Amino acid sequence: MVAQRGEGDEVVTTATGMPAVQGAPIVPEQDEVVVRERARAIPEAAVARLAVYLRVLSGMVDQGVTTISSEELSAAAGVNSAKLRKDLSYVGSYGTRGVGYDVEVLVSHIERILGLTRKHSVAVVGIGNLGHALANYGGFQSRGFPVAALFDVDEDLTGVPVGGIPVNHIDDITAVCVEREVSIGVIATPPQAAQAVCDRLVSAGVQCILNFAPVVLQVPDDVEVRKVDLAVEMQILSFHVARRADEASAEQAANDLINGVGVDRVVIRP
Amino acid sequence: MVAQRGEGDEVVTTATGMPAVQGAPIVPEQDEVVVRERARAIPEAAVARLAVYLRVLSGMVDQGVTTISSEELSAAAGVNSAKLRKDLSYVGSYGTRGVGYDVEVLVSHIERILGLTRKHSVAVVGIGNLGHALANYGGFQSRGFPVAALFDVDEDLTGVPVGGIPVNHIDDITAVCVEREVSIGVIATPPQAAQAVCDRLVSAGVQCILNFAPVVLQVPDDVEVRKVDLAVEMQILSFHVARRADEASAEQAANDLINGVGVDRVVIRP
DNA sequence: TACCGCTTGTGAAGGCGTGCACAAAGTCGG
DNA sequence: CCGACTTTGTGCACGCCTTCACAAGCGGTA
Repeated sequence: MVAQRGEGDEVVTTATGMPAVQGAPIVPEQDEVVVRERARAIPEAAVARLAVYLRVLSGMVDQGVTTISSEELSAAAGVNSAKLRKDLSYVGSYGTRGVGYDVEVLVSHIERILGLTRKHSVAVVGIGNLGHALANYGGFQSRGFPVAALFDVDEDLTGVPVGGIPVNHIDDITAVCVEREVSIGVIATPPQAAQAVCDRLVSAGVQCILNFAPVVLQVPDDVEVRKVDLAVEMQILSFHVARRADEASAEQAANDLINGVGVDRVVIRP
Repeated sequence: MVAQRGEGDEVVTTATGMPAVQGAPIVPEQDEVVVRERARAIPEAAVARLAVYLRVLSGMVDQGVTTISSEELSAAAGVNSAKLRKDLSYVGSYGTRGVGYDVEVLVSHIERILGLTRKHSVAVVGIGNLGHALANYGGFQSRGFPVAALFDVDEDLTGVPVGGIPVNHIDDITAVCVEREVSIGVIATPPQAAQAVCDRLVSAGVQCILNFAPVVLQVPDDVEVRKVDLAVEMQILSFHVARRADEASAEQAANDLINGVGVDRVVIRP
């Protein structure tokens, strides 16, 4: 059973240093079987990039490319080639030195690591502007995340099909999510409702949540939340606009200064 | 002029070590005026959190809270209190020891750092499902990012108002963006069109871009791009689902092992 | 005014991720 | 079969970010 999980696992006993499978007849109470997860060892940042590589590689497959070097792939993904190779090394060593990577092999291994070999049904809660857009968004289906259920509080919406799927009332969330094996919940409600919706998703057994509402959700440790806050993104951009403007005006001011006092050159240091 | 920019700046000459404002009649060719940006020193990660703090603080203002401690604010923002204080220290020291922070003072200083004292007009390109949702999304307006222009290639859409703003044809992008002083461009087009749209935005003088299209945009160094890729978010969640499932099955397998060979306890190490 | 308790602000340490640089390993041409 | 060339995989060092821990500072109280 354990062997099936692949060569990345270790099963060791901390006290005896002896493999558990050779377990002695009597094992002390304080002994532990430590199972180290290869998957756990992949940095979050690398996981995000793997998803990007996968997208680029899919495009390559469509173009009939069969082999690609780390240099080419990293350029297409907009990252450093060393970083790319390190990221791929988390997945395993599936490249050929002197040649590069077999595109299809790489695709299948990344898909395996990202868990894309399983089906991940998605439920969207909150069928407002954003919910509508998400329900109609083809990108989910096409990349293996079928939208299996839609929910809203508004009873007028109940039964109305959006993007081909009828909207359910939010009170049915537990039953429907369990029945349709929803593994990812998307919260696209107003902020006031988000925490309550989140709680209901969690009690329906959903362990992964993508939150578009601008609130910090409180969840148990075993639930994973990712947040997309458009206003925060805008404000980060705003910060950069301001920084640029500051730099420009500082440079301008400094140049004025030059003209006044005879300094030759202005350098804005990072 | 330089002094106006605040106490975070330094103006020094590297060769003479003498302040530039006291510049000697003759200044050597290799002298440099070095202007260090306080803004530049704020880590990107901290900027993102500042935006979150700002949102929480705005809620506090609405509730009539006038003072808040780092402990309370950090809890509400879902971060470590030490991290919060360090983040706020980048903004400046505006707290009172033994008391906490004055909410309104903090709000205004964070707004200043994030550049929210200026108006940032937004243009949305690509009025499909997502573009519609973005145009109608009230969160932009309410947080100081008025949507000033909409664009699409589809001539049937031209002139049709969406969210109260008429759609322009994409060929007019430069003229309209310049006229309405657009500082942030949002790309919500299909992936094939994204790079071309991006190039046109850049040549229209837009220096900040929020990209929803699943492609890596190539831009000049002086343009800031932030990316929101829903499929990538889903795949990251998928990875966590898979990891959980692996852990569960590993634990199960290990427990089976226990029953077989008499190990007492199984620990899954991070 | 002097003390006490509370909270900020920050020096320092530790951890994590990035990028460099190179050995290992494979292909290709002769 | 061999040597030259190409590209992977990774050890290592550096730098950024996070976290801890505590001194400094302020308000309240007697």
